[in-house]
Amino acid sequence: MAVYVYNTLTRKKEELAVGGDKVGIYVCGVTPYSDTHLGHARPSVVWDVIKKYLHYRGYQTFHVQNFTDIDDKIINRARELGMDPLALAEHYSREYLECMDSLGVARADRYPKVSEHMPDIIALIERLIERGHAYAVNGNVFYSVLSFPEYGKLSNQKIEQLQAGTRFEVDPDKRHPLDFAIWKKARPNEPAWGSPWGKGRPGWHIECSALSYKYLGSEFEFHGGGCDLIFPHHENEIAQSEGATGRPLAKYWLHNGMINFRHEKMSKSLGNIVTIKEILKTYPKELVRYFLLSSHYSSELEYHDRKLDEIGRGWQRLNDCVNTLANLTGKNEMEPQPLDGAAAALAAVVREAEARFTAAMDDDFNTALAIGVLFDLLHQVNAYVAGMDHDPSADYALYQVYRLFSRLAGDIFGIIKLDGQQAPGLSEPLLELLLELRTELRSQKQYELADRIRDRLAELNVVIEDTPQGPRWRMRT
RNA sequence: GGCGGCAUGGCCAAGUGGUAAGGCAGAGCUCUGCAAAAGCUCGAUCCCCAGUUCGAAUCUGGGUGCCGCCUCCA
Repeated sequence: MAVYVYNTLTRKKEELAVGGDKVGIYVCGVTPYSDTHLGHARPSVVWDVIKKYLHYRGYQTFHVQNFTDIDDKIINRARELGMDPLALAEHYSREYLECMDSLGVARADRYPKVSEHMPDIIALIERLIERGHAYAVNGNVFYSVLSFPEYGKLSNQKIEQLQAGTRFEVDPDKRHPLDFAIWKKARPNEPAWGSPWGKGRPGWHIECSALSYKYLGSEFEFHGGGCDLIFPHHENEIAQSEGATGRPLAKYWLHNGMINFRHEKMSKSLGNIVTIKEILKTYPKELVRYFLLSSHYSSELEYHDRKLDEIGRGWQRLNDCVNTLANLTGKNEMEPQPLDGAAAALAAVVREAEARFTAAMDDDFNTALAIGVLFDLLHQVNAYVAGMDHDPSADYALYQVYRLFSRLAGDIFGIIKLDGQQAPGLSEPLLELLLELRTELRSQKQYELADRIRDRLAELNVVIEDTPQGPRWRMRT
């Protein structure tokens, strides 16, 4: 089975074909001028999962994500704060990375910054001028959309139609109203760099063309970002990169849907953001990821204040199941063992679940369907555990389930806590001893004492459950 | 005005031609000293209209509503 992805460029699902030894991935990063919010977390978590899944499938990846650290918004914000724009950008770049770390997002291989790649950007602009795709006027350099016949191919628009929609007055220096600045002449009190056209700074779209080419070359596999970037940002990137090299920029364009809050796109300018720092004060990162993966990456996702509480119960069941498994089987490596009837059936269920999970993810990274598979597995495991009449510590089938959950829900999706098994200040043998004593007390109907042990352990986040097979414990997540 | 997307049970969400995954909430039951967890059982004909087809949530046409982009934005 191959991996299939929906390509915005062709508007079709296509089989993933990898050119080099690694899957090249370029995801448009953030403009670091304010706090990181849930809308920023979606592409990050989605691509984190895509990468981890590709690794699971045997691919290697090389992932680049830029920081647009020179931009009008940064300059304006820095002016308000009386700060140096680059210092402001540096601060929020760091904040962004901290947020991603705290969400369990693996770092990209490179996080290039615009301010550190001026020579690459200037070289690209020069090349575009040489090839007749750009022209300099009065210290500005504009990209000529008419020089690129395929302009509009990503967003499926024609230049004439776009022109009709132009809402703002056009710079008289432009040859065509849709031409866009790739180098902007410096204004007073702005960060500026020397260039063949005088002091200035890069336009918004040019850095992604320069940076993706520098670190990934041409025709790398994935180019990603929010669907709000399709036009003009990605359209312009294509015009720049393909205009300069004559080769395709990327093979597959993947766009994630927006997160809505109060029925509108969550964005700083609309003022309806929920920051990552804020949300992680109340909810664990695994639950945030569970939310982000609960629908397909390309769908819109509605957030509201009670959302994570509403979905928390199902998420909790996944965690409970894994924690129970961990305690039944131990977390250590277990040697393969022959399986009897029921255990053999469970082992078959495990294999089937993995196959279904893989099939779901192979089909355009359908995380929502894959989570459904995990719940089906959970269901069968719970039924098995409930009816279990032999020694669980030797149950290799349960161990297989635990391993599968750890890999799929833990390592790849990051939606369950795998490290929540340390009872603070309690060693496991001691805990077992307490449970033994409590069982003894219960058999003597000393319920007050038995309940006290349960209550006090609950204060330590150790949950005791009495089952027909004896008491079980797990850590509360 | 142009381009793109979406509309599935109370809520969330899979499903692109063959008869509606899964989760939450709700109801009943089982287990049980209590609690908790778990198990079992119960729910939709898929926005509307007209077509194509033996057969459509899935295809076509026409509506309606919502979202995104066309200005910075993940």
